[in-house]
Amino acid sequence: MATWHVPLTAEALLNGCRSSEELEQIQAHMLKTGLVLNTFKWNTVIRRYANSNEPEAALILYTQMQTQSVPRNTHTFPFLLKACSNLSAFEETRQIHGQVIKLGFGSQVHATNAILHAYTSSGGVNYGRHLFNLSTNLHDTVTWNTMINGYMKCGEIKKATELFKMMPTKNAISWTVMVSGYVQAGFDMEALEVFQKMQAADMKLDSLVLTSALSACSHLGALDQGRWIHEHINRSGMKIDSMLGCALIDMYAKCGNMGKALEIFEKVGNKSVHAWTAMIFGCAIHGQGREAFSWFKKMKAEGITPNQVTFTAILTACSNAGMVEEAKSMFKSIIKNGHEGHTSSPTIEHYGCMVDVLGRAGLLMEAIDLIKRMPVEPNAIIWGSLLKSCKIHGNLELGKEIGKLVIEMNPDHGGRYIHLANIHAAAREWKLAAETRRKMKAGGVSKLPGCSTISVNGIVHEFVAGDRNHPEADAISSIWHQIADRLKQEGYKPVTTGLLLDLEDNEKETAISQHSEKLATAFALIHTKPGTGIRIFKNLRVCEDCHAVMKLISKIYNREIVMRDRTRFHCFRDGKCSCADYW
DNA sequence: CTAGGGTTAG
Repeated sequence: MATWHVPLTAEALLNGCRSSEELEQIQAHMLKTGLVLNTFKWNTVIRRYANSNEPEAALILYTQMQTQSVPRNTHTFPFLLKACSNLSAFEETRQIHGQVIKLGFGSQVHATNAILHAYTSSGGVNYGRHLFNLSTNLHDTVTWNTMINGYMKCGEIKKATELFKMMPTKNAISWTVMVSGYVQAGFDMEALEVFQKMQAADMKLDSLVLTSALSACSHLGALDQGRWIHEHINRSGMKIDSMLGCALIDMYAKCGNMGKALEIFEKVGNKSVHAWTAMIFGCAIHGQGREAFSWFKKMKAEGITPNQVTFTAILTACSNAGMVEEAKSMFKSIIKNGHEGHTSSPTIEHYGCMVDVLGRAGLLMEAIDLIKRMPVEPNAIIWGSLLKSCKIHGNLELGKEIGKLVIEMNPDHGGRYIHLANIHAAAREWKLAAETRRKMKAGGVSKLPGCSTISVNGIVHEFVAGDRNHPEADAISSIWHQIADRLKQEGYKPVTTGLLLDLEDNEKETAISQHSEKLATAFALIHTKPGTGIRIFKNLRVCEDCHAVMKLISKIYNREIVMRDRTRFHCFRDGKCSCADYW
């Protein structure tokens, strides 16, 4: 320790090392030959590793630094804590926190913020909050942002919102944390509200916050908002990089404008696998199976490696287009290539997609067989998909069994009870159907009400199933009677299989003629010019009866109706649907 | 030197 020899060889050795084994060898070598680095050099090498794909090495280096009694300074810890954050290393964070205090750096705001970040990203958000409460005199904007983001990332949305309101000075990052946090938690409306307030607060919008806001628009089908963002991007001369491009492609695809999605896709340079996947998924939800495969081929030809999500997208495309054979061979190729390190072996999502493909094609036994052969436990989503297939293909016995199982697995999910009740009803087992509904109520579980939105002259109108409180409820009701008459002239009979006979009074109100998409369509027929297209967004899947009605309306009233339901687009034209009844 | 972004089966 007497001489501060700075041996370039030692530093060069450390910088060039590729694995933690090599690192330990180098450390041993340094000890043996007495090579010493000064604090500055140590910090540099630790930083290099903290940001590399092997952050463990930073922690190993720190241990060596301690054993060699190299003095540590304020710059040592942020790098180390960065490594802890990247590794989600909670125990190490606690130890380093202790040392920071012992060495007297605990009152520095940078150190505090780095520890806070490490805690919140390693599952120790409550330790983080404790530190946050203890250090109120140090708080700067970064401290607040880190704490709020930490809450958001672990799903504590309420606490994040609370702190955001209390926060004295907000910068653009504070707002971005809220927008992206809400989007990741599935609160897309809230995300757009915060995004609006951010603009009202005169904050500059950069590509990071716009990416998140676009994602919210995708989920909500908010085309107008999404378009506004796109215009804002063009107006401000912002460069559309691969990330922002991906968000735009996804927004246009999920809002029904594949042409525009393609236009952006072609303009974006340096396309990431995400951008390609967004495009493939866009084809999938539009039922364009062939196109999905064609993009997949082009992507591979450009040397882009598909990831797990890409395969999910392509299998979804198969599912929506009824391409059973293609799905099977794609699934085989996932298994085969998994062993070559090309991609990983099938995930539970891939199995889920395959079960959906087989089930919807009516191959229920084959689907069950696949579930039995799965290397991981099937989840409620997989059984739920099969349950719906049983309902579609009239296998009521199997449906009843699976229905019971799914409710056990997922007792808080209202939709599961409804499915089982409907299957009982289809089997004319009225008592069992009613009992299922009673169980649901007794458990305090409620069904998500069906809700459709439609944009007329730039104003979004919302319709809830059975809702009579709409200002134009009477007009809608009377036009619906006219529509129903014309439908019947065309031979329409309401599809009531699965409708319960012993409905309670208030539930009768929500019977099929009151489904939200029918209300929205009636409203559109009143308020739009003949021949104009109708675009409807529904939060649940369209029911069989509404699907049949939409087809007829498109023919009788000569309207193109584009409807996005929970999982895909239906384009009704001239009595037919783009989904070819494959739902 | 510490804080923020995109694609995911029903």
